[in-house]
Amino acid sequence: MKKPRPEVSIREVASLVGVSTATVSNALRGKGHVSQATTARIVAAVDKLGYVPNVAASQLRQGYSKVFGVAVMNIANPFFSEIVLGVEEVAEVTDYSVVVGNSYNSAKREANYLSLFERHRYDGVLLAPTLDELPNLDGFARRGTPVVLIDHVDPTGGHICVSVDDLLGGRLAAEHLLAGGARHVAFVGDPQRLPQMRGRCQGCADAVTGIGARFTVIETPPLTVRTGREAGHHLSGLPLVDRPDAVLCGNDEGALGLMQALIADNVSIPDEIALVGYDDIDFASTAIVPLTSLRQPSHQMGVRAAELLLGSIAGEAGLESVRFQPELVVRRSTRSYV
Amino acid sequence: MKKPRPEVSIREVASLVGVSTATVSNALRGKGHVSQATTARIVAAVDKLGYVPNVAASQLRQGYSKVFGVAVMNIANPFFSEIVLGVEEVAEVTDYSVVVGNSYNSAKREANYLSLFERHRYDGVLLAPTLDELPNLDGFARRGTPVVLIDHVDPTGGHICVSVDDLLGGRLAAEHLLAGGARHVAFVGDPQRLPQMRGRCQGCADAVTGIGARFTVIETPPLTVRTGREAGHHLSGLPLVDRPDAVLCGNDEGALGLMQALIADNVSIPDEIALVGYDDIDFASTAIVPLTSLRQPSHQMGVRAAELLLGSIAGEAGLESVRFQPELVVRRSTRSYV
DNA sequence: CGTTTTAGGTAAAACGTTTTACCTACACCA
DNA sequence: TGGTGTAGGTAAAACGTTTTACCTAAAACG
Repeated sequence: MKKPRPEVSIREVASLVGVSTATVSNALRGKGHVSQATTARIVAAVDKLGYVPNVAASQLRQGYSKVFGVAVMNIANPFFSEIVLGVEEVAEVTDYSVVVGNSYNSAKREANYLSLFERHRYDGVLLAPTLDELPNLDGFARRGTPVVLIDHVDPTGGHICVSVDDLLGGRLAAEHLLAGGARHVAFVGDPQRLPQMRGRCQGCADAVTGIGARFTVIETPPLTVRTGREAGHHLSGLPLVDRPDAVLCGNDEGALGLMQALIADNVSIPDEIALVGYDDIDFASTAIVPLTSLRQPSHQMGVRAAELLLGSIAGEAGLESVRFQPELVVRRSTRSYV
Repeated sequence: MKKPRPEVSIREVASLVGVSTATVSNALRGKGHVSQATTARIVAAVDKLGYVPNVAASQLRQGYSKVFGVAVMNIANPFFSEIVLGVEEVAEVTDYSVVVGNSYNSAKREANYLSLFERHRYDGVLLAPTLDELPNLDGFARRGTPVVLIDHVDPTGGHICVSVDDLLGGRLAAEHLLAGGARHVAFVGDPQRLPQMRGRCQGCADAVTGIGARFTVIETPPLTVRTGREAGHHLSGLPLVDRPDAVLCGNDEGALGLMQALIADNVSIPDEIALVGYDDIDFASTAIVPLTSLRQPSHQMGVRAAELLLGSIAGEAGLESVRFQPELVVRRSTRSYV
């Protein structure tokens, strides 16, 4: 497999203009001393020949790529896509490029992307880990490539992290529900596998049991519209004495599915069961019963993560992990509670 | 800005094992003649040193990158994320890597990503163009880099395309509505800017006017939950004589917003206004009134596009554009029409 | 037995950039 | 006048791979 066509390289430009390749390189990047006249002739030649610099070569020589990689577990999730948008925003003004890898909840895909980033020697890596354990980041550490973790806390403190306080989120939801009179709160989600869910569940549990109310967990791995719906049918089928009067769902998709099932089964929201979702996706406000939810500052998280990464690339010291706070957005699904 | 640490290169591996770099290269890629014993010692050394090949260097030498780039307008849209998933599936088995660029509906961002792909000399490009006109693909053409367009038809036939028949989609929806007794059909969306919307609108218009029924277009640039909602309020405020009895929305988000507004305004769906969406996203089936929608074979489109691209990279001739057909999924929002 | 193949390996060139170390000519300054 | 910058430029080395063109020894072949 040979190269199909010879590249139009900096050499062609140089010889067309009648200067050395060094001069072309300098002119195009505004370094060194190149006269206005020569520069003009060079850009003309570049245009004419359609020369596009080969980053493989320049990266090889320079030792850095001006690219950073972002690996997230599910870009279709608005939480992550909003983060990526924030990242790209700061990348743009610092003229870095962003390459995003989407692991679709698969640890293997995640590993593939990290390996891609490593082989390509990107200058920095943003990672929202799929599962609890961190993937192997040794290669980056050894090579001194900065890594910032998103939506994850590193217990060892070895990495800079940008996260949201899930405990607080769970607590806010629980306190809101309890204030409205709830006596039996259920958490629906996947706390076994996902650390974020675990935090939300724990925060909720603490607040609920702290006040002496009843707390139940309904495991739905993974939490989707479908499994949320199943959980809803399960709830409505429960004998009244065992049926929770309030539910916190680990994400909005699950909450919407659950809502649909409850309504189909003639369980009124919020009167019989009050419902809180998580993430405040667009559809939360457009649901049958507009959904109370916890909003995470995803855009801001992306911005901050990128800034930390850039700082780290620039060799700044003393960069600290940051933890954001979720915000409760009250809507009709708990409105009678206000 | 120097390289912070010296790379552990193939040379270190070679000298640790006591062979030449050529032998290491051959061993790691299974080419040439390398004895079992030496190979074993080489992989041991690779492990020990944590050697990771530098693709910038290998790409420079080999002239190809084993990567292709995908630029889509909005990866948060399930239609596109499903396409990308299909692409990654075929990439994986052919051991190509996929880099996706998300233009977030911005032509400028799209151009940035295409430029990134070009500078990085990726082996192929999949592009779902943001707007009607194609961005500048000259660089790829000149360099002989294959390009396959997704969800777009190239009138000049100069590019291979993988698209869906939007005219048919519009027609299917219209025929379904007319068969149910609709006499005045409105299309809600953004046909001015988006070619896909234009096709859906046109197909709908043809079928509706063809039968002598009334047809209206309501422009909502862009079509989102919010603008759909506004369109809904607009409709319900119309004097009955001017109010459509059936609506085709250019996407499901808009349809769901519109649905919410109609219900808030006490317009019954489907009795007073029947509603059809487009894309069949997850939320279509979980809506207040489950939404009739048109499903596009997005996953399959991604697979096919990737296969065509690989074929093109391999130099196969006679590759043909392919056009898929949408499928009408009937639910309650038009159920009385069945 | 002599000849060819093959297994196993090497040194050095090549890929397209950027950078270093150097040059020349001219302006400026004392 | 001589010295010092400096503007404008160059040739060649360097980055880390892969590939080409070789080499030697042993095996296979007639």
